Amino acid sequence: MNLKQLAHMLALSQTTVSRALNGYPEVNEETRRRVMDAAKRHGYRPNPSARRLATGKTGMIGYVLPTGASVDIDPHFVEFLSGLGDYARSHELDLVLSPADADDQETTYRRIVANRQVDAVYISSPRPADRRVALVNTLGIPFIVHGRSEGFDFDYAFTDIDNEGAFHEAARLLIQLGHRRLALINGDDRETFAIHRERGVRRALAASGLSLSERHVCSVDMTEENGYRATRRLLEEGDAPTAIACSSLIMALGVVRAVRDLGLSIPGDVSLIAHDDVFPWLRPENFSVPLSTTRSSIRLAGARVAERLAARISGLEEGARGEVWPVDLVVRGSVAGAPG
Amino acid sequence: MNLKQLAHMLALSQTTVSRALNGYPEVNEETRRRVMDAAKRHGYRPNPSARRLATGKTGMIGYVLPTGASVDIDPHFVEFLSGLGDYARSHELDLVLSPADADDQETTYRRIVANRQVDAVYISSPRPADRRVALVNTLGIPFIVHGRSEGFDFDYAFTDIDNEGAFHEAARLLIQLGHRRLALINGDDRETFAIHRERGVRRALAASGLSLSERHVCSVDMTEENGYRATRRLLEEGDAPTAIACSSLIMALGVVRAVRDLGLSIPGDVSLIAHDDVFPWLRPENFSVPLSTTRSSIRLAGARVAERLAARISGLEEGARGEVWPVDLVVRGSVAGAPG
DNA sequence: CGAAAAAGCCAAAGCGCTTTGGAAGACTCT
DNA sequence: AGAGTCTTCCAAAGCGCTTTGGCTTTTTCG
Repeated sequence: MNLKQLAHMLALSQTTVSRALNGYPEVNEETRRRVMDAAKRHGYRPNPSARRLATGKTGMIGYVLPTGASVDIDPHFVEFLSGLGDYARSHELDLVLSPADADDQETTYRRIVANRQVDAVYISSPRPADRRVALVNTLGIPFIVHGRSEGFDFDYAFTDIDNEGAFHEAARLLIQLGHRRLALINGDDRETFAIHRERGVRRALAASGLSLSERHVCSVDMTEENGYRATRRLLEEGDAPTAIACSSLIMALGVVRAVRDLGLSIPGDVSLIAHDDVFPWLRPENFSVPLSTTRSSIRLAGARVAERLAARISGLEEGARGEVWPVDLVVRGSVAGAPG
Repeated sequence: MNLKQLAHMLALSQTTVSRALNGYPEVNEETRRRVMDAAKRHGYRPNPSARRLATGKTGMIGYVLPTGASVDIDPHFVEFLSGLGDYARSHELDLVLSPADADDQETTYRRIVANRQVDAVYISSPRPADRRVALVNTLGIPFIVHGRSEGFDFDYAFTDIDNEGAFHEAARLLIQLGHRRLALINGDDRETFAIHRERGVRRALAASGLSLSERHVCSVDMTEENGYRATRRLLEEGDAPTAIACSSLIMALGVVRAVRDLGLSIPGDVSLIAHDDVFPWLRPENFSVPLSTTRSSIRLAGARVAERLAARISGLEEGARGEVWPVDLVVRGSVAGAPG
């Protein structure tokens, strides 16, 4: 059942039927009702391929997926996707993942924009002065950044959490508990979120006349193993920290294992706070010692990004508004006063 | 730059240019070269929207993503996606995720097929007599099942691993080590993979005249917490098992924590073997006691599924061939002879 | 009441590609 | 040389929708 048939069946022109269906004003209300009815009754659905050829609109949002034999997709991605998908579903939006060589994403961005394959895109895990953001901005396709980039001569729309504030609060708590030597086990510090977290910790320390030793901050891919290694190194050196802030729950698994392997205890010898993106399959309250966390649901962020993308596509949202979500500090058993 | 302009520029018809570009035989080789040259030089790329309207081909593969507030996307998904994306990239295939109400995926499948939104789809985590498989089969779109369904009156194409064989081998090893009471902490046993794994364990036990007590098998969502709970329950009851087979590394985290909480040790009191899908961020050799595993890279499976989908789209693969990959049994420190 | 404005509808021209059904010229064969 | 066969190209008809421009008919209003 296509438009032509439907129009013929109603003894109307395609024009009128099309307009009736798409809510244009120049059609009699009664006619519109007749058309709507018939469309529903016959299960008419406009062919999206035809529509997109005519309008350029696709009803899809895009994401360029960096791939490669040595490129790992972050497990956070799936949780973000849950939220995004949950919202997108209610708006009949599909998500198209365009795999790209991790070292050359530009080609793919250009392709999906030139081909009008999607109505909008989002960008995640941005770095300062991220080239993707600059590119997409000049290409002129609607977009939202999940996270923040910095150092452009233009503004853009983003949804981010207050990473700096979160880690500032976490560090402040530890300092209040008497800790003087903090360590930070961070994610990839070429990414903005990691930079902001480090900044938060440093600011809290500075406020108390303390500082973050270079040896006490490390930046690694957020795997269990790297959490373990970093912790071993930190705790086996002289001048070991008495408290650790950690950028992910997965790394925290490694931290806990390392502490235990060294015959130390949490929070007796070391206090620990980790960032929790809220995975259903790994929860801080279920660690052997319940973990204190800075908590922010990445799933909600996914839903919000989808919502904003949808708003931008339909013209309801404009401008370069950035939004920053506060982060909860949830105190559990893994923090205590500094030893000694 | 569109076809019309290019044709005009070459003083040829659109027909000829189109055919030259698409490798049809009825065009002079020299003409073809001229066309190819000009196309390359002017960076001509056929408009995909137009092409798909004309041909119905989209260059995309589809996946219906079950969503909902209480629906969690499995973290395995992201690793599968890595492999899929890695292959798809090399073939300029995009992946479109169509979010669907988890309780009504049929509508979405029908939509994407009726609208010709994708050239092929894949289905994951199938159950016996999975309705999605039956549906997609009748809808007539090319598809591959990742995993296996059962109980149809038709054959279909799938790529699966030998779950039964893997858990059979694992159980056999434990039995050889003198264990008599095995437990299985399984995933959702409405899914085929879980059924097969249980079958494997039972078969191994039966071969030695043993059996799997109903109290020693449980089926849960594969979270850390559920692994912990199941293990507590198993070990605190009388007649506790001396060996556990576990369907995921994430649950194994909980198993290890529970064993420790109970003051027991691995492998002294309990032997443990888990299935490892090979995540980059959580590796069995890094468990406090290195974990024995049945190992199969879900990432490779993703790449293989993409490869087969591509082959089906281009007509290189036909028929209902199913393939079953063997699974490695990797023995590490978490297994030992039965206590006593 | 008659002119101007508004409402309601339609035919046809795109959107940019593929594919059908020829047609013209080159080539073979008797 | 004429009939038949290839080879090589083209005009035009889709694919199914939106949108432009225009044409009637109805309504408004001095």
